[in-house]
Amino acid sequence: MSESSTASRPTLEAVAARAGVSRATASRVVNGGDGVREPLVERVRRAVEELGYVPNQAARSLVTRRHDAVAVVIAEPETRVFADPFFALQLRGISKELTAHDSQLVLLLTEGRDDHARVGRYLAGGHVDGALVFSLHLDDPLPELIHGAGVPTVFGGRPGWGDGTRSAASPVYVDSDNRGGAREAVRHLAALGRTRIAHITGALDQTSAVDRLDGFRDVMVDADPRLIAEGDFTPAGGERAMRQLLDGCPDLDGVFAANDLMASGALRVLRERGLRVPDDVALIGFDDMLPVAEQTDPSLTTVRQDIEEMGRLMARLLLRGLSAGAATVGSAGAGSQEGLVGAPSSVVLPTTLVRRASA
Amino acid sequence: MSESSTASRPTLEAVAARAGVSRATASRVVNGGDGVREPLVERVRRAVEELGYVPNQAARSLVTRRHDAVAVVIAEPETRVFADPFFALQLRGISKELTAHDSQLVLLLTEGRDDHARVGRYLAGGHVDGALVFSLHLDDPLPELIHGAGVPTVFGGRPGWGDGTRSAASPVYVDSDNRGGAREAVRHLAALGRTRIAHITGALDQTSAVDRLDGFRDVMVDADPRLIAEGDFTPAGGERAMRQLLDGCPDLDGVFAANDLMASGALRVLRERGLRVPDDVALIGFDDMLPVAEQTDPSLTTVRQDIEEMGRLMARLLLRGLSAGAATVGSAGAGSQEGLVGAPSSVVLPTTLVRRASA
DNA sequence: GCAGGATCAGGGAGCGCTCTCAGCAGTACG
DNA sequence: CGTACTGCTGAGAGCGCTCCCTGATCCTGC
Repeated sequence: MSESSTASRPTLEAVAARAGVSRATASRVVNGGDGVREPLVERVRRAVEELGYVPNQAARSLVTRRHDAVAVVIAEPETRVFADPFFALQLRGISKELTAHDSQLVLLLTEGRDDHARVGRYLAGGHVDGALVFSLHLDDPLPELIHGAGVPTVFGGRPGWGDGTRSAASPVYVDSDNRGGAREAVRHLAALGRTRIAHITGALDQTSAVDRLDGFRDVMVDADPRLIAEGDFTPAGGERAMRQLLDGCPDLDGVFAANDLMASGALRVLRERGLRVPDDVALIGFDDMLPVAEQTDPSLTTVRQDIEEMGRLMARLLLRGLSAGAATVGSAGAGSQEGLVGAPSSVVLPTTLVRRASA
Repeated sequence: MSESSTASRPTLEAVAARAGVSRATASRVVNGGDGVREPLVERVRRAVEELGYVPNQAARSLVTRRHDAVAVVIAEPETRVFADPFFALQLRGISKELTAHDSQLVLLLTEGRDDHARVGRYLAGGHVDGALVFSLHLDDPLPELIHGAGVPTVFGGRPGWGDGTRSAASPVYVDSDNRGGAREAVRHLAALGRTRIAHITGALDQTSAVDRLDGFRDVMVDADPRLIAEGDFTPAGGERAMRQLLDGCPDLDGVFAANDLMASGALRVLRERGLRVPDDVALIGFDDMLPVAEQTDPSLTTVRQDIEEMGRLMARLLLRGLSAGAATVGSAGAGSQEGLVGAPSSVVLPTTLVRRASA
């Protein structure tokens, strides 16, 4: 029979009564206190304190049409994705930023196609002020749905459909400099004196994989096609690709894998074939996924991206867009994609090469 | 200027008008349609469809005092915790279950002590119907705060303060059978003919670590104290503990580490000292943390817990308690801890030994 | 010392929904 | 054929809050 149950939660009315002011004045104080004289502010503050008043968010939302909540949509077709700390870190960054702005984080995990409709409905339902979306695959229907829902959105990772390809205004996104990071990795291998450098790509329906491949090509301008093998971001895929590479080109002396997981698979194959790393073959991964990169033997040289910062930035961009939109469009017209007009556009974060033992 | 912005979202009123019924009837249909004759139900359904009506959750919550939302609180003092897929999987399980019951998942990540107060305030604010809490440390103030907030809660992992130690009713929680899993691991080592079996504990301010240690002791009833070394669930801690164990007892032939991360550290030390695994020393971990357990060389024999199922169960328990509470206490009195009276109590899930190469 | 302007408090409407309660069918029975 | 009863439907009252707008208060300038 806790006191905080229904019957006893104080309302603004109660606070006003106790402070001897009107509901309106109490409301002003609770929402910042502008335009209320100091002594009254003080009295209301004390009443709030004494009563343990907490505003009823539902009542507030009903009239303001703001929710102080942001949806985070993680489309997750593969279990693999979730098995790495990527999203956890990103969530952390997002959470920090939202918390600092008194917004809540509503997590929407999708499981297969049917779920997309559910998410679309939820977003369209106007339950949140905006959405942060991780769109992983080129053919993902999610962006379309979200655009249809008319919710201000920031994407994590460059959406597959590029900029302006569709009728929609170009999307706002936060991404790592995948291409630049890849370039740096390959250049590092070259600087080590390696000349026959191979690349194990990620799943090429994801922009990150495509961008890393592009980065590889930037440096290895006319690479032998046999030096490129398509992987899928999994360790098994890395093994497969490594075998294929070695079969096609046994004398390769450097490998850049599009993520650490594949690098670890590649490492096993290299060892299995009696090749020493980094002596015979230098190996570089991507992500700096700690439990993997640090635990391999030899430890993995890799390209680090600041994942938590990406999350934080996504949230910041969204919130900024939200308030900018509100200021521009006016309180009555907020909520549409136009809410992001005038807001800063996409951000690409730099990567850093982390040198360990494998290259 | 998307159509879904403020002005145009249809209200129940609009649906009712279009269907030629009253708001009340429309509401009944939207909420299940009991007690409304079929032709009217049909008409309302069509109107909803045509108008693309989505109920305004804020307005609904305002009167029902339900939110169809559950908070998930993850206290996370250490980065380590987040670096493993544990929470991700648990979240997935939770999400699935909540989705099936049309509830939303509000994620609350805490960062340091100050954040606890924030979480307490939020929970007490009555923004959610219940909470799922991961309380990791014995001295965590969170459970106290949550009890104070009077929100129905299910814990992930046995809370440190045991059952009934505090004045609170014994908490509802979902946990793995840490003790039983540990026993099975140690028995497996014994069955392999190992007699000098050591244990690397986890951070002993966490119940999972304590329980695993207890399981070890259950089998190794009078183990030499030198065969137990305290770790901290990190690879580095595993290395340290392994060194300590080997120094104190160079002829040990089996090691049970309280998690896979520490096992991987131990593995490195064993190799470094020229000991073969599993020939000289058999090694078992805990968690079956795939990116680690499968990638080590040799791959790790370990104790698997069904993490996703844990999450699902937590959510199920909470939701069941919520509806049970509502039925018992009546719609006016829900929301207090009593909401869980009569609900099923804690659940401990079985673990399974996964045999790989290390033991 | 008083009008005029600025500033600030309060009354009241209404956000969209649920739910109680009264009322009106339709049916069965006297 | 009238009455009682069951079963649906609709009118209306708020849930707690914000915000517009009116009215009161205070200060400034002449």
